[in-house]
Amino acid sequence: MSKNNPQAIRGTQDIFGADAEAFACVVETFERVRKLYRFRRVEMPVFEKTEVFSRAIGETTDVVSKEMYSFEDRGGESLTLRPEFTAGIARAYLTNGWQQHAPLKVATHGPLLRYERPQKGRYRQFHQIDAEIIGAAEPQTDVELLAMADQIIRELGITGVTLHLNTLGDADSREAWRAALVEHFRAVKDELSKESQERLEKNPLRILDSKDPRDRKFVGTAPKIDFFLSDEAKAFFKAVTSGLDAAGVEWVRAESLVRGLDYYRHTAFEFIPDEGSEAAGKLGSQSTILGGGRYDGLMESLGGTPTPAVGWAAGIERLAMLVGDKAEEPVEIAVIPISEVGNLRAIEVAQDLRNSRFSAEIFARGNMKKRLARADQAGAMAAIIIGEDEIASGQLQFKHLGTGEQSTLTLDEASERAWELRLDRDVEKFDSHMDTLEDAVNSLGDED
RNA sequence: GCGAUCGUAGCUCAGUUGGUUAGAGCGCCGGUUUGUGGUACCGGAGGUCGGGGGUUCGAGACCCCUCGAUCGCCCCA
Repeated sequence: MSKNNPQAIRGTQDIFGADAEAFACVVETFERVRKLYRFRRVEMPVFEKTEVFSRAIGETTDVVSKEMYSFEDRGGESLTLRPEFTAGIARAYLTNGWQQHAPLKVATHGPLLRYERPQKGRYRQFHQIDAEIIGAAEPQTDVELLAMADQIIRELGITGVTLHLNTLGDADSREAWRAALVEHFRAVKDELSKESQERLEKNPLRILDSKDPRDRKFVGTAPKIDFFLSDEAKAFFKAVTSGLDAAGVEWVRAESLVRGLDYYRHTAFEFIPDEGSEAAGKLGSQSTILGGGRYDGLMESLGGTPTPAVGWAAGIERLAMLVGDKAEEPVEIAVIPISEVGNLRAIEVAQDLRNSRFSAEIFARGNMKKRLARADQAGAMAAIIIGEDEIASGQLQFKHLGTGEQSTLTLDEASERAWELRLDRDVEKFDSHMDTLEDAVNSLGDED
């Protein structure tokens, strides 16, 4: 922190310890669940030609107009560090002829970069998990995609978060609605907030979720999208909502949810913490945890043939803030050489244990007291102690750190004891898990 | 990009209206019969008080600039 130590770039983070465990937990859960829904893994470049993003996302959006990390490479070409996944995946779909795999379900995760003012839950380099279904126009596609999002959030143990759902209709519906909104707000332009007066030109849909009371006054009476929806668009939305009900995904209608990027059509959604919930408190002023929608127009704006698609992305950091502390796994077996003479034997024993799939660590710093204390602190089930006597006899001291009981064993016997201890521990874990489940069920009964 | 608050040992913080060698807890290292743990006790290392400049006889405390974090706006994951 002091002196001449180099500082990290603003808005970047060095994630470590419990935070890193929570981060990994999110990624692991995502990887596990995405396989249940049979999304295929893809790896994408972290940068693209600038036009990939500017054409896909829209020149006038904040992301493109002021948040991109763009630079010229040595060949004079304008490149941009990815601010999102969707545009790059769409580009890959076109350049690699992935039409042959349509409907294509893909998933990925990794870092994104946006030049923004950092805050809690908001960074210049942040990380997302991302899922897309390309080449499928059916509303069931949206349902499956959302069901997966819902399951990931549930399996992470996150509560107090609800799916907010809206439809923007097809291109014509959206245009007609937009025109009506502009007309509605232009009539009262002078009474709107300064921001919304600007939005009127750039992004009128955004006025709908303004928090300014001056704007809110006119939002209630603003024209509703439902009035402009074509019959097809209505039927599409109805199919999505009834599909979500069938899948058991809870949702609420959010008529003013519009999403910032130009490419959205039909379904638009965000998972948002309920007001006043614990989750909302943990996120600071950030609200959206996961967001996305249908982007049927995107492929065309990149020069491809019209291709329907839906997708979402979720902030790993934001999800990690909600999963609670994840402790690092304790070590199973501590290997303790008593003095330098035990060092080599300790290495042999530790390797043998690791080859048998036990986590093992050698504790060889400080005196005997410190070594055992450290082993204990690391959560070891048992310590294997190796001194001169043991090297002479070819046996080991095996100390159970729970009971303190210690015995002289061969390596094979020690390994066998380790298996028993692991089994005991797992059974115990299972029991306590069952107890908490039972308590939860009982308290549910009390409430009703 | 705009507005506000904050920045003291690895971590969490205390430092009276500016006054002498900047403190605590935890952590770390060593020790309390040199082959044995989670407790207790003793000792030690570690800070030019985010950085730079200024006011003053004197600044961690006051002023300016800068960097960073946090909060609100904008926007978003």
